[in-house]
Amino acid sequence: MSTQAPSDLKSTVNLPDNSFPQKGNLVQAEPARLQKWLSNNLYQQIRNARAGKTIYNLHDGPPYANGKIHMGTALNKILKDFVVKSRSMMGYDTPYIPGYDCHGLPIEKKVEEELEKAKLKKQDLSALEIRKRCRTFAERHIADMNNDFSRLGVLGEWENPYQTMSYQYEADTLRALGNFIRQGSVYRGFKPVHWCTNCQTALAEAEVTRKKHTSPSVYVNFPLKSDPSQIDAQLAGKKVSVIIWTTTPWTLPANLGISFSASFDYSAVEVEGEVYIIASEMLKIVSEKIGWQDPKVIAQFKGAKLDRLLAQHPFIDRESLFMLGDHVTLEAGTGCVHTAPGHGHDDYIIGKQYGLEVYCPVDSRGKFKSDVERFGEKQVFAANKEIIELLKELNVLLKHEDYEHEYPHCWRCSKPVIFRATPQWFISMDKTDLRGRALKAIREIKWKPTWGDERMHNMFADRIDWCISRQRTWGVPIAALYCKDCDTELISADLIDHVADIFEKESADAWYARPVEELVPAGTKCSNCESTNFRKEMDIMDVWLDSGVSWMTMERRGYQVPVDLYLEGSDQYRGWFNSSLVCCLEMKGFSPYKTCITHGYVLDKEKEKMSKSVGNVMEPGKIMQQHGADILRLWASSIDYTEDMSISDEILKRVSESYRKIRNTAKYALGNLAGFSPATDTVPFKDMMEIDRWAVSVSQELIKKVHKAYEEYEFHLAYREILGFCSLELSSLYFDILKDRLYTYPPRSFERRSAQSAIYIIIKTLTLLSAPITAFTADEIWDFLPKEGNEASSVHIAEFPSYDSSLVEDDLLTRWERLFTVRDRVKKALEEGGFGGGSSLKAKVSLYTKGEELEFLQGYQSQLHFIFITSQTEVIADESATELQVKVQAANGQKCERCWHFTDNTGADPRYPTVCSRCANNIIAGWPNQ
RNA sequence: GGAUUUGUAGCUCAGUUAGCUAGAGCACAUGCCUGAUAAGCAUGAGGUCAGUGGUGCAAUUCCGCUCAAAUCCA
Repeated sequence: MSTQAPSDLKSTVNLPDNSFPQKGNLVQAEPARLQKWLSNNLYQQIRNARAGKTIYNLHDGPPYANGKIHMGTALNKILKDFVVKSRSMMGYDTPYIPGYDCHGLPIEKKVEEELEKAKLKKQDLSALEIRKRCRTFAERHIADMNNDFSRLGVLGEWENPYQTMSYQYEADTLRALGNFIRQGSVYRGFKPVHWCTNCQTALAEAEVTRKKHTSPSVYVNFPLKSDPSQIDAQLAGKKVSVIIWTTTPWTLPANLGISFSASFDYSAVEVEGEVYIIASEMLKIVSEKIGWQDPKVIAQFKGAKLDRLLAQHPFIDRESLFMLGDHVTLEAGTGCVHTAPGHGHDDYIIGKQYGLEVYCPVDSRGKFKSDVERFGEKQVFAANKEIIELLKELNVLLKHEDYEHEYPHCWRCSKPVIFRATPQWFISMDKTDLRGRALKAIREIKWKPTWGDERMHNMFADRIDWCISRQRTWGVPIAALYCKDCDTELISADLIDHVADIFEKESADAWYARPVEELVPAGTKCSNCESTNFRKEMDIMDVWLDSGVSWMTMERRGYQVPVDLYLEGSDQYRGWFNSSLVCCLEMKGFSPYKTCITHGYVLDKEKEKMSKSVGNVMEPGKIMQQHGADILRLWASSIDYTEDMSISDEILKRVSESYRKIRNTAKYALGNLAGFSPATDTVPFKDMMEIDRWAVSVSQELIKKVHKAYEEYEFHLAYREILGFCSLELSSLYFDILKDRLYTYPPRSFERRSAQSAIYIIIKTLTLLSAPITAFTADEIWDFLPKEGNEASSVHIAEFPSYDSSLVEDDLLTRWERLFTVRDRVKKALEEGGFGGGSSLKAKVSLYTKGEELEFLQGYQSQLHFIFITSQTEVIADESATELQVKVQAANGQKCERCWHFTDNTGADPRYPTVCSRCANNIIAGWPNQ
């Protein structure tokens, strides 16, 4: 601001002056700023600035490296960045090493699709070639995703993320398996999987398509072997049997049990001298099917009564165990479910619970094994017919008909698949008491939201053993061997450590590239026959084991485990939180994370999930192009992420409006700091004018609240406080009241410097507090802030201001709270009197009151008209007033052309005939040459 | 079908141990200002607290059921 003689009155008014752009223009401005951050390596600068400080370690859960980022992954990364940036500004050293999950079926499938497009067949390529293509695919996507994440303003080691396919990571994943073996929790077992008898391979769920298929539907009698009087006295001495229903008669030779529901009602019905057990609710339908004339219910009981009784297998010398399970439904059948643990998922699970063998008499070609009575070497689908014949002969077949239903088929050869138990590697939940230890560890982890504790606890309580085998190519191989001579398996920690060392140098490709002799330590012999001829296990490990050991990379990089925080979507209770806990418990004996935060899902406007077919998908990339990262970040901060959250165009519009409010507040503050140099012009707090001290005091309260919000990861509370402060305390109160003083007092006057000193503290506070959220904008504001001399080059290197009690006057806060209540009353009266809003300077306000209130208001007599933004305000004693009376009338005198107040002294100074005395004095004081 | 959740104004959120007329910001309407200007100020109108039953003197709050939505599992 010049001290030259003003050419006109207007130039003596100190209007806001700063080049900070009103429009954010984020879409263009953010990439430029990001470029600056990256080329200056801002992340490293921040780390350097915090060197030696306590480390706060958020360990990144690796997103799958197979495509564009979506709202969920964007939200996740932004929330993590809020944590990292806010903890950093609290003074912690906050490393952030992003990671990528690289192995697994989705990538392998994409690669197969690419092969198909190129008219190549998977069978024509070696595993090595497939793996090479998978690796390239993952690399390509990691590069893209790195850019996408980085564009969101997330700072971290993007040039060096951890990858589950890096050589060392692959080696460590295998070593982790070695550790499980060393502890004794790994075993080889059987589990039913989808199996294509034509392709002779296991199929993943994603490789199965469901199509119409006609199967034989049969109702079969299983004679009760246990004493029927155990069920009900009425049944004593009767010939009782249980009716099961199945559409896969070929699984009957593998029947080991029958499942019931504990809570359903079952009936024993007598038909022509024989008694049958069936779910009561199914009685009518089944009677009609079978053609019973006059079924007589002779007993009724809950399914629970049948627990652990026995039936006789109709054509094999074997018992069939009665079990109780939740998988039993009344949608079809009899409520008595034929259970073959080797041929069905539910069957397998309940069989495990009841300790049944996973019996699978079917080989990889879909033929019964040769030792199966009557049906040896028969193809299972062909055997259906013979089995039905046999049942008929034995008089246990009650009904047989064709049944059309959806049945799984191989996606490749289109043939119907079967469920067949095959050998798999498992990690036992109980051999090393992983379950018990997990349940205990869960109680010690801090969960947000708090119900995570219970959810996780329940999951572990009934979790079955972890099947870690996958019959696929793209992953870390399970480095086990089989004796070529006697087929005995060999798996040992020593063998695995040996192979892992090779992986570390050559990647897990070595398993495929090298002959078995080069992978086996010298002198390895079969434990059974001492043979030295081996073949390799070709199963790979479940990718959850890959990511479950990601905390090892933190150790590799020199950080402590357990880390402070894992933060992922709520689907990860079953996923990463789960596998990480299991792996770390087994290897280190504790949870890898101290605190676990989950966020909900990003849904559409109606809180329904986004899907391409519905067309309600919001993509972060598009939002970047339309609004910019800070809008998305502000959105992420505005919502309570612990629940599912909505995003829509309307919501983004609202967020953009909030953004503009914050930005305009900053622009106003910066504009009014023109000519202010904090180092030389600052008025000490104690000397500031009272309302300035009030504003600074309130800003300290803000610090306290926002600090707490960040501390507790409640970002939406920080957002609310910041936005509310901008709207209420600043825009409509303080800044509005301040205009007169800032604009009309001399540039270097105490009055103006007092206000500027307060504004400087406030805007700096606000900028720092909002930096974790609006990362780009806060840094931009930082650039425009007047410098004291020793500022950090970026707001993200700076630390939060701490609550400073020497900048707070409690009693003053109370007094001004009261003044603003009066102000509300006055504003209402002004509105009613026709002086609302921007016309309040045309008014004069009279306040009538008595007693203590009179005294209080009289104490502020000289300031009241500034607080109310009126030209005049008088406080009048009125003993009859029961409460404060506000009267409004037109202001006295003439309008001052400069400050727009109406005064009796406008024109009093002949040098300035259109100006009030106050302004005349201010012009003379501010521009002495005049 | 099971585990874990959610439902307060058009939008995003508060609402403490059950206790005054259920609050805030934004949006909206109306008016003002034109010295924060694709800004600013003021006033106002918006709610069957998803529905329903119960326990309390008293329920948005506690309990049951129903409806709708989400995640994981089956």
